[in-house]
Amino acid sequence: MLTFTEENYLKAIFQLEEMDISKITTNSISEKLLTTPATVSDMLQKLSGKKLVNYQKYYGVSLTNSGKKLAVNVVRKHRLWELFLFEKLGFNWDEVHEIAEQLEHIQSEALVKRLYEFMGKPLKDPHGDPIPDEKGVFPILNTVPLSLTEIKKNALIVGVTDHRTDFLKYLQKIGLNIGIRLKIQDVISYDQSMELLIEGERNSIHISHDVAKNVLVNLL
Amino acid sequence: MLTFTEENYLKAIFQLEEMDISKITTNSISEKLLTTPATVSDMLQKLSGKKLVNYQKYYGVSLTNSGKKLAVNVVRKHRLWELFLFEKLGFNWDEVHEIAEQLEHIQSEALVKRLYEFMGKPLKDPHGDPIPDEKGVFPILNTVPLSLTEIKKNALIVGVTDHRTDFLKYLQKIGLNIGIRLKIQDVISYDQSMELLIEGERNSIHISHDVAKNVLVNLL
DNA sequence: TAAAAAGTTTAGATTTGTCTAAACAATTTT
DNA sequence: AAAATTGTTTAGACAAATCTAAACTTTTTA
Repeated sequence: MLTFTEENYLKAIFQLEEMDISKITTNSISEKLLTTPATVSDMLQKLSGKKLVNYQKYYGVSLTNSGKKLAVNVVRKHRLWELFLFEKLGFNWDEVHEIAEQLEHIQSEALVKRLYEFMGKPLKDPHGDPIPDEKGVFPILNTVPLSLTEIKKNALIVGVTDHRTDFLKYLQKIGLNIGIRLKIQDVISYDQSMELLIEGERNSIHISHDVAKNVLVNLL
Repeated sequence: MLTFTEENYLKAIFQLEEMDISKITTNSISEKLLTTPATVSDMLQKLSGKKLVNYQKYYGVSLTNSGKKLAVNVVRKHRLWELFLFEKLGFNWDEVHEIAEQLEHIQSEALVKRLYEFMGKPLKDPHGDPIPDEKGVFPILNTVPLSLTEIKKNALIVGVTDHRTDFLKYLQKIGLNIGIRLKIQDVISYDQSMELLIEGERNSIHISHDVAKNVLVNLL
């Protein structure tokens, strides 16, 4: 049985691994978890002792198979709870993350199983992130960053890759919610910013490349 | 902000106070929380320092107003979650307690508010225990222990005062679930055991006084 | 390639919650 | 009311998670 903190470290390492970073460093983990590098060093040695991570002093860290299994389970619970909060309790897009950070640590196989069924074995959470199944397999959602779409194409917003409240609030403000259909009207070659026309709207909106990179769409 | 452990101490003291025990002792708390008297002594001094309990060395403990408010909130969350697990996720009567022990510590005013509304502002949990409202006020449910009912009367089972799995499993086995109507056919004066006829059944069942004391009914 | 900078680990503390063993206080028994 | 028992507290220790400061390693720069 792991402590909350250990689970959080495994999750953080998993998420850093997911971002295709060549080397996961002590510093990057400490930044993510808002702690000091010294604390991370200690913890990595502890997790290494439990065979949950492969760790070589000064040379970064990676999850072992059993570490990954545990990390995926935490991610699964997090996303399931986020969806529950959003869909059943009516929370906003940007409010669910913080509460799910607590709920993800509740220990009960039976609870996760029943919650998964209660939510109808869902494929993705309110941010469009895939929810793994009982076996830890992630569904494949054919998503593309909005920044990689071409002019004149139509797209459906299905998710984001930045989950921070500020960003989500901004998207909401300019009308880029999940489920919205839009047409790419123009891509400014100078700064790769984009002109978008939201379906049913008169006026197009303008977003920076940074924003476009963090919005996921399905091409229509 | 309290730790899980501090919340558990406040809840335990609240529950002991509810049982009309004249003096709440270090030992009684240590038994309830499966810890040692020494640990309880330490914690009582800490809680006393935070003005959550009134504590006199060697002379027992009681909750202050602010301690009581916090304890009631934990109880409220526990019972709300139990009801959610039972009613929405389909857990059994006897499975919900353990999971709710974890869920009761999730910190989010907004979550409790929405859960309360999602469950339809309920008055009682799956064991028939009253759920306090937002202000901490407990609804009055006119319940009586089955042991105090008289021969020939009809009663509706609405709750229990012993929440242990063994007891709940036994009740289930003999058919005494919440919602069941029954008639008291006889009370054996020798040991105060009871003969009950469950509505719709042919044969009466026999229960001990100890069991009858822990079953709550409404008289019909 | 040597010096400087950046990154990481170790050492030594601190807090929280727990324990056992010893000391102490209150209650019960004889 | 003195002795025995029961109940409670204190003292000292430990594990977990954290910190700061110092030491050490690796990488970058000049």
